[in-house]
Amino acid sequence: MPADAPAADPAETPGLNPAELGVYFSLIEVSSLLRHAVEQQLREAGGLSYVQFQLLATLGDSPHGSQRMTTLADGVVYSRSGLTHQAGLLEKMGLVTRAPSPDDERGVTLTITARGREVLAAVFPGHIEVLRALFLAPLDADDIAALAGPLDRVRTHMRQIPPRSAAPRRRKNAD
Amino acid sequence: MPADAPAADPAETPGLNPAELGVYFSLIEVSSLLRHAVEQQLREAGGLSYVQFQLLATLGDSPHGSQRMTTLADGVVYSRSGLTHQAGLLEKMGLVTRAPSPDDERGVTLTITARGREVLAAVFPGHIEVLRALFLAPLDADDIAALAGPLDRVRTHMRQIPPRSAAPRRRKNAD
DNA sequence: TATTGTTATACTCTATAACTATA
DNA sequence: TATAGTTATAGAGTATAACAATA
Repeated sequence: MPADAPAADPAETPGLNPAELGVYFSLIEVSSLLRHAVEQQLREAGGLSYVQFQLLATLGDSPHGSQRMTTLADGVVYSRSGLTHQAGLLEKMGLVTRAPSPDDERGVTLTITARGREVLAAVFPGHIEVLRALFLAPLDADDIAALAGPLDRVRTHMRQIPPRSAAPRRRKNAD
Repeated sequence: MPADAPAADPAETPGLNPAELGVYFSLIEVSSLLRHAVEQQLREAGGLSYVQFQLLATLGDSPHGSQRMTTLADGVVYSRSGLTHQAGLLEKMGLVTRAPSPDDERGVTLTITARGREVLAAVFPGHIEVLRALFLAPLDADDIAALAGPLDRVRTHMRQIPPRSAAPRRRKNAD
């Protein structure tokens, strides 16, 4: 058990003003509840977890329905092994195929199957229903517009910071 | 494997306009990355999971540092058994005590300990740092204000809909 | 030597169902 | 009978480290 960190020094960390705190808590609560509801819908409608849905959706929106593992790991999943696991599950379900990448023999390219697209299509309407009912219902066009700018700015900002598949790797002969 | 839902009928589900979709995706990505980063910080700084932090923080903000289990289950955790589990962990860490509720002998009241407050205090500055660096950095006061209204509206809306600890209960002699 | 992906393994969170005790 | 919480159990997601293969 850590907790050996220095105690909080109020002067050292400015703290957040009420507005910032409020936005943070709202964001967490909203996204958490939304995610929970969506996960339930995805599970019932298509037997998909959220990550699996994200993977399928990403593939579905990609040029040939394909993406390299690392690309997917960076965008959707946290760890490589986690992605391997999920890719295996999706493959077993017949929603995805795995093949060596054409240009790089080391690489593996994931491709969504016709069945995968079917499941995606079967799941999507309900997905949107949940979004509407839970998230969009109390918002008008102006609200959406008001959210879009800042959220997008944060997203862009976040993307610049962490190269997610970069750090975790460790060489064998670490000094 | 389900997936026996009817295929998507574009006419049946209007779909989302690009602005709505964009906001949704941004929200998911932002909250997901933010949560991931925060979880890591909490783990390193205080050996806490996010749920545990939420529980402690909720207790810390409560009248006597106390809350009933059900209240906590509704607000923070999804299932009762999940909360029992987390409460047990926090108790084992010495961050929380469990005692029968004064007014209702069936109830259990969770109370944060001095040690719990210490951990909370030890963890908080880093928590805020992460928030600043990842989430607040690219936002100015106007952005915060722009986010606050809509997000709060959604939160209020969501809270009205689901009584989280209500549905899951099932009687023994179901007909 | 560096990178890509897989394997083995383990840990945490969460959930369902059955159960006890109090209202 | 209904509600509060616990227990037992199981399943899913994620991560770390070691490994194989290609660049």
